[in-house]
Amino acid sequence: MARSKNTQFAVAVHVLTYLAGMADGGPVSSDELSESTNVNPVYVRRVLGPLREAGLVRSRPGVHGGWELATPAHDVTLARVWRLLQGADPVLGLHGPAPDCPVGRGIQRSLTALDSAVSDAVAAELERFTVHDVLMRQIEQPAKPAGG
Amino acid sequence: MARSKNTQFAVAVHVLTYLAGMADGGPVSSDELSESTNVNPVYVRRVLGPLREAGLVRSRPGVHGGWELATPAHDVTLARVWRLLQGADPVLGLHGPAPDCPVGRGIQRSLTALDSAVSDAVAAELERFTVHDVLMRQIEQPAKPAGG
DNA sequence: CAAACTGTAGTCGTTGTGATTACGAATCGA
DNA sequence: TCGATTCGTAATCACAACGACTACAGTTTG
Repeated sequence: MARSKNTQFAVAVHVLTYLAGMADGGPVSSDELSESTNVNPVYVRRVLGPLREAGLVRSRPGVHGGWELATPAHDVTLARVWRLLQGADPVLGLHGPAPDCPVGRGIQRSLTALDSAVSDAVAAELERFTVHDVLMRQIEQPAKPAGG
Repeated sequence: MARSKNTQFAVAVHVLTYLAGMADGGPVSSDELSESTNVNPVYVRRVLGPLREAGLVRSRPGVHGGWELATPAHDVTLARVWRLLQGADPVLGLHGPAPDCPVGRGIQRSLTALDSAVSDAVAAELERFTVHDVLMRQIEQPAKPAGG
């Protein structure tokens, strides 16, 4: 697939869910978060940066510092997190640069349009769930064979 | 950074569309295909391998050899191509391995289920189009802002 | 046999990803 | 004020994926 090894979205959702579970336990350090997610604390801070810019989380340095939610978990859709971290990248992988022959360019235009359509489909699916849903395990395996 | 890694799907769709456009012009060499797609001929052959196994294309070595469609273009959905080349890989990136804390494991289970749901959504979207649609430029930019 | 293809293994350079180290700035407690 | 804790961020490193490229064996046509 196009979207290969980037785990930022997964880490972000994991952390947000963890913070939602902690509720009012005060700020959580990136060190503690790194233990739950099994990734490096520096990486946690890097991933959380854009989420803080967007107002989803707060961070505070110092002795009793750390991270906490700045928005209720049921107000944070996964689509929002997705767009913040990976919305710019194409879901399908496009090839190219632009080929020489005009036929090839026409095909590439179609592929670009297709990528937009698929990206929207992904976003629409992620719009259905919030961090609160993840915390409550409300995401079920789809039983349908990808048709509908 | 702009484009994601794996371009096999894009190259495959490009080649299939090209072959569909050639209709009955006889086999097309991977060299000619590589010029339209702007990728290496060896890479073209490697990508086309699975499609041949699935009966979508035929290949013939020798002087007037090359590649041609083995299935009508309007019978080949893009979802089928997708599944052949990249259906196994996750759309979202999962992180891991399994964390130590049980809370983290529960979150990861949710994320795995979420990935299935999103993968199905991608497949469903790609099911709507065929190689023939790409050839006819029937794929339009979606106007909706990704909301249902 | 020679030419034109495919099939496939193998190597190589580039790039993305995340771990890790390092250090400065901010905050709290004594 | 001093020291401990934590964030913010840059720099570097190892690893893996991707795709270009080379090379060569096998197959078909003339």
